[in-house]
Amino acid sequence: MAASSFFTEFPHLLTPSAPIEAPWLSRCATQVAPDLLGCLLVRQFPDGTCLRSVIVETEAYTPGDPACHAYRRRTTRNAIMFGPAGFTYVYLIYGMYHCLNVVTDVDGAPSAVLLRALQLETVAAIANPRQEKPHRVAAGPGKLCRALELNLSHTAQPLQPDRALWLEHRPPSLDTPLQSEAIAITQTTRIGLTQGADRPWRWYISDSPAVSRR
DNA sequence: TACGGGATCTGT
DNA sequence: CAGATCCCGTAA
Repeated sequence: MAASSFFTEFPHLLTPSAPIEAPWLSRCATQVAPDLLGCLLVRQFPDGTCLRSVIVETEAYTPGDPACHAYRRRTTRNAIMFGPAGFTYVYLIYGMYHCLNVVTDVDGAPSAVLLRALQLETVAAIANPRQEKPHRVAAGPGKLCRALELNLSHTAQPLQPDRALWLEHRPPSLDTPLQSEAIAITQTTRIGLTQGADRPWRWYISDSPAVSRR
């Protein structure tokens, strides 16, 4: 299967790939965010079933970034961002949606990557009451957490295999130089911000139908 | 203790 | 384009 069709078509039959470890995430969020495109997010539900998905849209939030929740100071909510990489940062937005971040960079550098959209391997395993098109079910940070049933109990959790959430590297079939060239990435400014809106720190897989917005 | 803003989504 | 809905940071 060509790399391009992998992202434009429904990614059935995703197979396990090598887990992403903390050191790989211990880089600047603006480096990690585009690197996470094409990687897999695995959700293990309380009953033990796993749902795999392809990360297709991300945003970076860094130290010194006025849009970053850790911009002002360390608080109870953002404390996890100040620690080492490899943990989740989940927060409640507008009283009804949650957003999932991956903590990045070294200990003491508060930063994270917001996961904005996923292409799920299958929607048969999750509730889809609105009968949405499968590739739109996780198209947006709030919808993503709704689909994966993530809430505040999932913040500050380590991203490790056999936990509630973990990351895996791009499938080997996509990791060769030739095929990676087929993964066109678009870089734009971030969505919905009142501060720091000028920084071009949003990335998405250009031809993915699961991207939240163009 | 009180107040109000917010990295969203949906239907009109 | 307005409304839903609530945690938490900030000020008092």
